[in-house]
Order: sequence, then C-alpha cells, then structure tokens
Amino acid sequence: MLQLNFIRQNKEVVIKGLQKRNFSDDQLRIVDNILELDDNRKNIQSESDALLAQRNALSKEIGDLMKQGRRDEAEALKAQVAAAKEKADQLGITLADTKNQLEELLYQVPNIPHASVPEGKTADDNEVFKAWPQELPVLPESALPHWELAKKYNLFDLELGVKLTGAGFPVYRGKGARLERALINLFLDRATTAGYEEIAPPLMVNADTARATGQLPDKEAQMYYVERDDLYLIPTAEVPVTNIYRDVILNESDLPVKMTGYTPCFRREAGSYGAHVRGLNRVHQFDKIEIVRLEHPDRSYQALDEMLEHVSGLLNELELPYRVLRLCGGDMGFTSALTFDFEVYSAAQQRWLEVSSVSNFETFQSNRMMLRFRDSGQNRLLHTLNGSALALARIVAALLENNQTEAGIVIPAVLRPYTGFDIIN
RNA sequence: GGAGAGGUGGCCGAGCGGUCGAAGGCGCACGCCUGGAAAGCGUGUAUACCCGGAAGGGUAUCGCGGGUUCGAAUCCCGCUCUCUCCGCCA
Repeated sequence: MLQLNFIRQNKEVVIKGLQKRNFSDDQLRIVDNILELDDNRKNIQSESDALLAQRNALSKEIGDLMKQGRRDEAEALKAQVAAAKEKADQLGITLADTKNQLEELLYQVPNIPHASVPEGKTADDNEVFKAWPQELPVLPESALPHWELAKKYNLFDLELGVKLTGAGFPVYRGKGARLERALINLFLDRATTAGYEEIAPPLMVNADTARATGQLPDKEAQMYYVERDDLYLIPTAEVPVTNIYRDVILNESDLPVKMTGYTPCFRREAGSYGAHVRGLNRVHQFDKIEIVRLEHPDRSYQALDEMLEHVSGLLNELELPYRVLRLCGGDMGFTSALTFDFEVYSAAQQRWLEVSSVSNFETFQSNRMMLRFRDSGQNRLLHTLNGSALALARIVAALLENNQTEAGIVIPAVLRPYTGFDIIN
C-alpha cells in the first residue's frame, strides 16, 4: 500500500496516478477521506499519548509517596490516575477504530502507475513494447491445437484430472510429464546462472503472508483456502518468496537480493469457460518459475530491464515467437507500478498467450511488508520486483503447437539435454 | 495426538511488581592508541507512531491477546511457537 506521508506530500501525483487507473471523481474522494482520517488519527493519538504520559507520571509519584510512607497523599493521586486512565482507554478504542478505518481505505488504493504507463481501460489498450520482428509462423490446415496433440501423443489428460480433482487440473504423463520437468529444470538453471538463489518455498501460506504481497484482501476470491488450518494455497511463488524478507531491515551491502523459485500455482479463476480457455490455456494448477528481486530504489528500473532481458532470453532459446506488452493503467495489477507482459504466439490457435508478467512494485509491497534497508543511518523502503520466468502450461501449449510436424513434435535443441528425447511421436 | 521445559534487543544472557527500552557479554560503527594491524581504552548501537525547523520530548512494544494493579518483562487466564520425551508417519 501507499505510504501515508507520500500521499500527504504528493497528493497531486497520487490523484493523477489514480486517474490513470480510471478512478472516477467520485472514487478519487478516497484520497481526501484518507488524509482527513489521518489528521483525525493524529489528533486522537496526541491526546491519548498525553493522557498516558500523565498516568505514567502520576503512577511514578504514587510509588515515591508510598516509599516515603505518605499513604494519604498517594491515595489522593489514585483518583486522578483512574480518571486519566478511563479517558485514555476510551480514546484508545477510538484510536484503534480510526486506524482500522484508515487501513481499510489504504487497502483500497492501488499503486501509482509509473510515468511510462500508457493510458487505457482494457487489455486492448496495452502498448506493444516489443513486437515480433519476423513473420509469424503459419501452420498447414491439418495442424492441431495442443489439446488434440496431447491426445494424439498421450501428453496430458484433462478429463483424467476431472476424475481425480475437477476441471482445470491437468494430469501430465509420459513425455508430457517429462517435458514439464525439463522446462522446470531449464528455467531454474537459467535463473541460478543469472545469480538468483533457488528457493523451494511452502505451497501454503498464512494470511499475514498473503496480505503482505497484496493477495489479501484484494484477490481473496482467487486463492484456494484451507479453512480448517486457515491457510491459502499460493497463486504464485512470489507470495512466499518475497515474504522471506517481511519485517527485515537489510544493509545496503546485502542488495540486490535475487531469488528464484519453482512452485505449482493454484488459481480459482472462477467463472471463465469457453474455447479460449481450452486445454492448457487456463487451468487451476500450473507450474511456474518465478524470479524475485529486492532492489535499491535507485536501481529498480534497471533491474526490471534485466528481468525483461532474462525472460526474452528464455523465449529466444525456446525459439518461440513472442511479443512484449507494456500494460496500460486499466489492465495493470493492483500492486504494480509498471508491468510488462510476455505473450507467445500459439500458431495452431492463432492467438497470443500470456506466459510471463514482469513488474516493479516499487515500495507498494515493501510498505505492507515493512521491508527496508539502512541508507546512511535511515531506514528506507526497498523496491520489490518479480516476474514469471516462465509459466509452464502455456509454454507447453505453444511448444506443442508450433513445433508439430508430420513426423512428430520437435523438441527445441536447448531442451533436449533435459528431456532426453528430441521428438515426440 | 499425549507429557514436560521454555519464548527478553543483531546474537548470548540477567531481571521475576516501581528507579527497566531493559544489567553484563558478544557483534557492529566511530574515535584514541599504532608505521600498519591486533590487543587495549573511550563513545555509540531496536522499531513504529505523535509533537518539534532542529536539538529534543512523548507514547507503545520483553512470543500474541486479554485480565489484576496507582504501576506489569515481572502476577493471573487464553492462544501460539520452539525444544525434549512418547505415539504416529513419507
């Protein structure tokens, strides 16, 4: 969430940012509401602190009087303390209440978009930041979509997933399962080579963790929730991995922190069915390798560039046609300041599939997380960034479709050491 | 799941109703000393919020939440986590 001081000192910037996110004038009033409520909070706190100071001083006095045996005088002071305490208690309740209201409002304010974020309302308004420079591949009429290929070569089975779990839980098998594992290993190897520490985090997290990265309260409905133990299945490795540094104060020399993690990701994605979500296009469980960075505020955009390069490198190695979009204000995630999406071209479906989303959250997450570093004696919030490198299900879909030939599905050279085979037939 | 022990600052560790945001040590930073370093000596070293231009002052925090008390790190209750033993187990 945004810092109160930032909102106070940069009200115009905040309002402009929210306008970019298509806040109506009516919705924009939240900014003034927040500032008013915060003024309120300060007044209450000052008053409450003064009363508590009085109570503490009087209590000390009572102690001294008792020691000197001046019991009567001590007794007289007790009444004063009781009065101060009662007022302080009431103010304390009001204060807690005000803080809660304030927090609730702050949770409704999304991150301020970076200056480069284009105006726009929907995904159609996203800017093509980097187009595919070559011709897009054209497959013969007989080409099959990946779900047909999966059947033909016994690579994954969604109907079997329905039997075991429900819709959207694919069962990979045979060379399909091996391909999945090969991709995971390739991506992890590339990330660790690039200096990211490999993390194998828990797949379930508590509410504090989910809140810190912004899944709660905003995206509660998207997560699977295990009620009995009050835990959430992670929608991305970003959640546990970034939270490793929750409530941590780093030294500047510790920066940057670069981490990567492979995890299955669980997303409820309720209520979306149809041709465009067939096969692996959209599933409830998929594998993803995530890269996460904690950066000095002065260097975070350079880090973002490096992450874009990293993801581009992976797609180049896999020989998949892709493009990069700069998300517009209306399509960007709640917590992000700047997001680039990578889409690969699925030749059989003749559409672009999102396989990576790389974002700079600036201080939005670190403020919720109290993730800071010491900057010449002062504690400052860090910038957090993350990106998919990469999300597997759709990569598999594109690989299968784009590489199909008469003879079978050709495995890209870079993957062969990992799969142990060079064709699926 | 059952029984017991325990959660104090970056770490170790004292405190067991007031003078305690907290002794002492380690670590770290700065200074002195030195040709340089080590040792030694000295000083400093939690976080959030509030007031203040600053200096400084105030409030809260000794696992978390509540209670007793004029006053709680210290007493009481609930929860939670860690460790040890038993049970179960990949």
